[in-house]
Amino acid sequence: MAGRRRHGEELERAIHAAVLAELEERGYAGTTYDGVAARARTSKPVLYRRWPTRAELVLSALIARGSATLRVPDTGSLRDDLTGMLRSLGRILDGVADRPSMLRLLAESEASRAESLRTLLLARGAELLGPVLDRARERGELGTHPLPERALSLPFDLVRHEVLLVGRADPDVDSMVTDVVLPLYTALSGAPDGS
Amino acid sequence: MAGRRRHGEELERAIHAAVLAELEERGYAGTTYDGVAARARTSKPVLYRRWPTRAELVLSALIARGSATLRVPDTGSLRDDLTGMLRSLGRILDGVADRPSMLRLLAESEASRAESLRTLLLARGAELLGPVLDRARERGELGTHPLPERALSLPFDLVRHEVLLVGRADPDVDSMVTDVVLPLYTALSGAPDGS
DNA sequence: CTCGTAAAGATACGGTTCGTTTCTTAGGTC
DNA sequence: GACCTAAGAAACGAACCGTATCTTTACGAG
Repeated sequence: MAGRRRHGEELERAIHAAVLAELEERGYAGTTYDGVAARARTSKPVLYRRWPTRAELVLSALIARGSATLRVPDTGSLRDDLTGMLRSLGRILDGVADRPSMLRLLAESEASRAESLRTLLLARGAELLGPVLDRARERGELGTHPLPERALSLPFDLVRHEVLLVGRADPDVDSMVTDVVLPLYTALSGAPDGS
Repeated sequence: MAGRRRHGEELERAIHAAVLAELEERGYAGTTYDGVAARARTSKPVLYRRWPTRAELVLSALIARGSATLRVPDTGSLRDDLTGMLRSLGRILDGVADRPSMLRLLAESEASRAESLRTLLLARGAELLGPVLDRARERGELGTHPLPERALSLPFDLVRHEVLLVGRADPDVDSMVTDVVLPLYTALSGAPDGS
């Protein structure tokens, strides 16, 4: 019936847009091949040729949309920098998709997609911590001992845990920073100020 | 055809057993009302009358089985006590069900079932930490300052994050204890030994 | 023991989603 | 202009869903 027929980039962009729209409206559970095909005005075989499972289809669309970048503030205080970063992460995690969708996507994603998922969950946030800590050291807020990997990823792990597992869309970042991260970093780095 | 007809307790035990068996064999995604009804030798209406959703049905069976109790060791060393508890938690989390099933159950569970889920995920593990810390204080491994709630739940949160979100069935408990929990507890409690 | 009733259990239904197959036809390539 | 890959349409059998209908069993009140 309809005349022209889309290919390559153009087609995939339309499909991705349809997936995101369905995801928004119906959630992961309600996002079906039939529904996506209809909305993108294409057909199921076109989808199946590219993405063998719903998880891959949805993941592909989410990745294509591009992950938001973590805000790395420079407030002049380690506490405020950390608080800012973690709040930013919380908003990002909450913004990718609703929690049930995220959990189910995680449940159905193959291990081979680990890297894509890590991108999605901002697991690399810890890498952005370096400059923040360097500035804190220059200000004398921290000592000079290097922090172990586990300590660096800790604040981000806590936010992920709180948003995705506990289900708190607005995690209590203050208690994380005050009760855990700051005391730990101070102790581990060989704090200049004992108290 | 068959003569006798089960009721109440007896019937529900049979259903729960069937759910657990299906869950074991096919995972959450493959556990259907049809399948459970067939295996329990009953019918779908019997299931739907009791549990309106798959999540409630499965959760009910898991809760009924009873959650394993966390091992609280007394080794004479805070490090070893913590390590033992966390390894125990890791095994329990890994043993409730496979990761995809756990995540999907979480995804589909209503907020109203939060308490049951907390039981399932051993969120109350932090409460068992009290005696362990008391003993450590008596031995002089920790100072006398009380630890904030966030710090108490921290080790358990880390294990849950690692097992369920990162997907490591055997989490790296050593680095958690060495790089995070011990230094933090020492610092927060007003460590008697500075180093 | 009798009878009323609540629940078990069997069956069948219409509907949706799944994943695949078949076939036609448009569009990019040489 | 001919070729060939892939888009798109349509239809399929199967599985699962959630519900409705109807019969039959077990329990309990009297």
